[in-house]
Amino acid sequence: MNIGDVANRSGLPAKTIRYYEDIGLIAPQRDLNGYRRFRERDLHKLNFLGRARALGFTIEDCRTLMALYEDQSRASADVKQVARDHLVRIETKIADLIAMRETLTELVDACAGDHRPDCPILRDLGGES
Amino acid sequence: MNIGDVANRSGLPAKTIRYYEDIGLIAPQRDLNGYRRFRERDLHKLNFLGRARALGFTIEDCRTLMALYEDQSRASADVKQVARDHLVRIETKIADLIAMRETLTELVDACAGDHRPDCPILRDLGGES
DNA sequence: TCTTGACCTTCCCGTGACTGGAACCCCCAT
DNA sequence: ATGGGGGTTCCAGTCACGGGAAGGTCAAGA
Repeated sequence: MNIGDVANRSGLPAKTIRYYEDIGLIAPQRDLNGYRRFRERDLHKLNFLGRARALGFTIEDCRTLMALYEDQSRASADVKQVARDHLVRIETKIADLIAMRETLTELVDACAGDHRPDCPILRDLGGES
Repeated sequence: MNIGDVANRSGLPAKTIRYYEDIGLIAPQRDLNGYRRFRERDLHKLNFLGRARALGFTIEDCRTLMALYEDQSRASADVKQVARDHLVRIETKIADLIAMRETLTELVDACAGDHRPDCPILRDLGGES
């Protein structure tokens, strides 16, 4: 398979796949013409990476998870720890965003949104609330 | 006021304040020795920026909002539109993160997290679910 | 056989919103 | 004179790619 084929089959852009090779996440072979040659195992790894990234894991998390994936003697506790740490980060982000949403919703609701200049949103940002 | 003073009073790092000057969000005067000299008006702007950033507005949004803030003949509708657009972005992010959280929570809950190698998290990422 | 067009390669720059650090200047107190 | 705590500029790095240039390769059609 060439890079276009794995791009299609994995859903990842070719650019991303080259980048993953650059940073050592995958190591496809090369044809005589210099083209990358991907095998099923490479595709499998790319799918793994795509799913992990879709769950929001960082690239470094992915590196760790892939190493654990390939390590037959891993302890599931190690995997769980990585996932749980990530979950904490996500929950923090959600909380932050929900706080923003609340404030913003209040401000938007309080704003007339007409042709007049008076605006609670700007009043709040300006510290005149 | 020197940069350290406004940094203290606004809560923004000096680096950030210099950056805001770089990109044209503020324009403090200069003393003869080259030091930035901030006035109350600059501090006010920095507080505005700090609050807007804390609500997740992008720098470009901040630029727009500051312009509207300074424009006495603005229409509150313009401000409201910026805020509403931002609210939509936030809600999209929240939805994405909640979806991630759900999947991750399921996986974490399903993982024994002991010394054994068997792990539903890795099974899922590997596409063997 | 030649050409076209799709594919592949590397390389470099840009993104957003800063942060870290180097190298240097300025001012006040001792 | 010196030391320390300000300030200044400029450059590089962050994260995870994406855009685009310049050029090599391959299969199909005229």
